[in-house]
Amino acid sequence: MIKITFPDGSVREYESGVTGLQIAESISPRLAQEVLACGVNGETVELNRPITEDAAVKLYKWEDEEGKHAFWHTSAHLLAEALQELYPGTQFGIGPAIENGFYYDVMPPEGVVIKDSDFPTIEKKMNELVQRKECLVRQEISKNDALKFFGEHGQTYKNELIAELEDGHITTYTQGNYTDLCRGPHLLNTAPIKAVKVMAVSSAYWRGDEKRPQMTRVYGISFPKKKMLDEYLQLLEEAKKRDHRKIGKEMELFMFSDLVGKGLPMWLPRGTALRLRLEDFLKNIQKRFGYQQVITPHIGSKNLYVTSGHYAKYGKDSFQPIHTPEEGEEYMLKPMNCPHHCAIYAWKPRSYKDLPLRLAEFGTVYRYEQSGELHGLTRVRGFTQDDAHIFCRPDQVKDEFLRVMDIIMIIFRALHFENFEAQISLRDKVNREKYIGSEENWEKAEQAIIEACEEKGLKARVEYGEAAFYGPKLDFMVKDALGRRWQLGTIQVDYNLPERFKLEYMGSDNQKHRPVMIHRAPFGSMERFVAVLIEHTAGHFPLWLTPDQVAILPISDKFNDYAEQVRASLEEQDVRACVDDRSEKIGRKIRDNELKHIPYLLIVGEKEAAEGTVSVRKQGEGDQGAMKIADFAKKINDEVAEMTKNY
RNA sequence: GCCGAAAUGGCUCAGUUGGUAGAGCAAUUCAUUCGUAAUGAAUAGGUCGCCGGUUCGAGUCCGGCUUUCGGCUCCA
Repeated sequence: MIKITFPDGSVREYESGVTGLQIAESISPRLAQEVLACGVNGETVELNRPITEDAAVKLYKWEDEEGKHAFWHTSAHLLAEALQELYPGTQFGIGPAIENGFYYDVMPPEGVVIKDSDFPTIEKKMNELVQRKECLVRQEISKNDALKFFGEHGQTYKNELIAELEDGHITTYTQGNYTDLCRGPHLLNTAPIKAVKVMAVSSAYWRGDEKRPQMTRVYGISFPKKKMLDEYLQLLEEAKKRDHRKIGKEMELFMFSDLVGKGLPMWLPRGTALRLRLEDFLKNIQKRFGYQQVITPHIGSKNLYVTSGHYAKYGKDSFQPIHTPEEGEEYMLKPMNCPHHCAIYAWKPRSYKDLPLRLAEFGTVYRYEQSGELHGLTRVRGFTQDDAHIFCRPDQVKDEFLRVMDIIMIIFRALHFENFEAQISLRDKVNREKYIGSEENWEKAEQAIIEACEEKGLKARVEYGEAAFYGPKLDFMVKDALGRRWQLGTIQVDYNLPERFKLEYMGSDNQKHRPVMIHRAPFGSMERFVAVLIEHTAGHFPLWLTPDQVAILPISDKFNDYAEQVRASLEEQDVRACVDDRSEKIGRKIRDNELKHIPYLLIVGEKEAAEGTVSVRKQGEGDQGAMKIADFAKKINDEVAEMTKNY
């Protein structure tokens, strides 16, 4: 007999060789039906794997990440099986489960291109295969046998993977006629896969390497119930409605023009109003935190970037130098603000008493992003960073770091970004030649970040190899409507630029010392931040931020004058109001896309004009009755004051 | 940059196997002056992204380019 310990701490005894499925059956038939995989001492395995010694066991259902993972991973095999039947000769790469579903990278046979229009065929084939209720059979195989087997089937990509695996740890899974190299774990058979949908096809480099062949990546998602698929597709539809590109157009916040150039957003009046409000909000916070605002030019001499090291690193992938009539004179559009700020620091001798020196600037920068990377406002070629550089003594780094974290938290709280993730980006553990700066400084900087996070009790994921070339960083990521992660706030420690610019301060010991630089941008960029803000709020911005707080609707043209009076009166009291005076029925104006992003609607007609009132309707909450104009203005201002009192 | 897809009035989209472009909304005008999701009528608005080719004839078929979209790679 062996002892099985469950997550709740309870212990049961079973015969040695018991399987996860049998354990589930012993608990309840319902559980046996729903269980998908099982965790044995932290390792996820199939439900038919015999357990031969005492173990901690967790049974994973659909609700568990591990359960979903096994489900989708099995679905990936099912997809591969379908593709093999539909397109004989297909070579297979890898087919993992991902956050939402799974994909398989394949190399279809010569002349075959998998298109959107083939999705129904693939789905049909997958459903057909599910009907066979094929079991996934796990088999341990020697490296030689594996190479021979996959070689015989012309699976060169699989063989490349096998070549890197250690003999004795190679397993395959077979269902029907399809055998895949795979570590598992999987479902016992494909029968639970009740609904599948091929979502997209795209291409991906083999092993993520630009120089390797491009595979066809087929994305899919599957569910144990048909209804769950429908709900998921519904969710995607909803997410599309929140897309910042769509809402940005509807609300007239920003635009692009082919004539101006791709990736160069232009802020329309309403978008600008929103952005300025965000900038003011941050400026106020920064003032409290001891920042000083500076303004620097949009270009800088090429030498500035040669000095900073950016030219060597990014020169050929940037907007190219601007030439002047003067022979040999070259300027570059600034891709970041740091070198300019370094120049400000170096402008006069600094004492240790001056530090930390915190220079802030809403600096517009230009980066030549690869054309395929451009995406709405989240990835553009010209954007404005809410940048600041803190020059401080080495002993002040952690403290300053913590203060920046405070600012970021204030902002995220104010805008209700509760679902952010923090990521500490450190150097690659092995490959270190791409980083500049001394080992000792890197070590110090990495430690400072880790300690700061610990001190703040911030749970951060540590990613190796994600650091900037000049220093480690702490990034804050927020998800967009489709669950894609975008980096917003960032704090980066930099021992390198002060070195390159030979920045110094006079210490209390009357010796020259090198300051440390902290780059930070709580929003990241105004463009990306507004994009994510739009998707978070679906365009329903908080009252203090929204471009128009109030729309005034005269019930007929007769009351246009009164509506205008109301607008002027509200304006005087700092309420942002617009008049919508088109001579249509009021109901018509409140329909989709027209006024839905304006929090308050004021209806004015005969009664209101006579009494000097407005009839108030709050979106989503309905009618609030008539109010005197001044009372309404006060109500709005009170509401805004209440929202912003902490910042 | 790479793979794939798309591009039709201001917006959202139809447009069959090639035969000189349609709708709804928005706009303008007239009538209506209306109380919380659609008042009626009329008008105007398009070199069908751009360039080339095939054809008697191209929005439609072919090639190139531009931009956008979904991914990959990248992201100071």
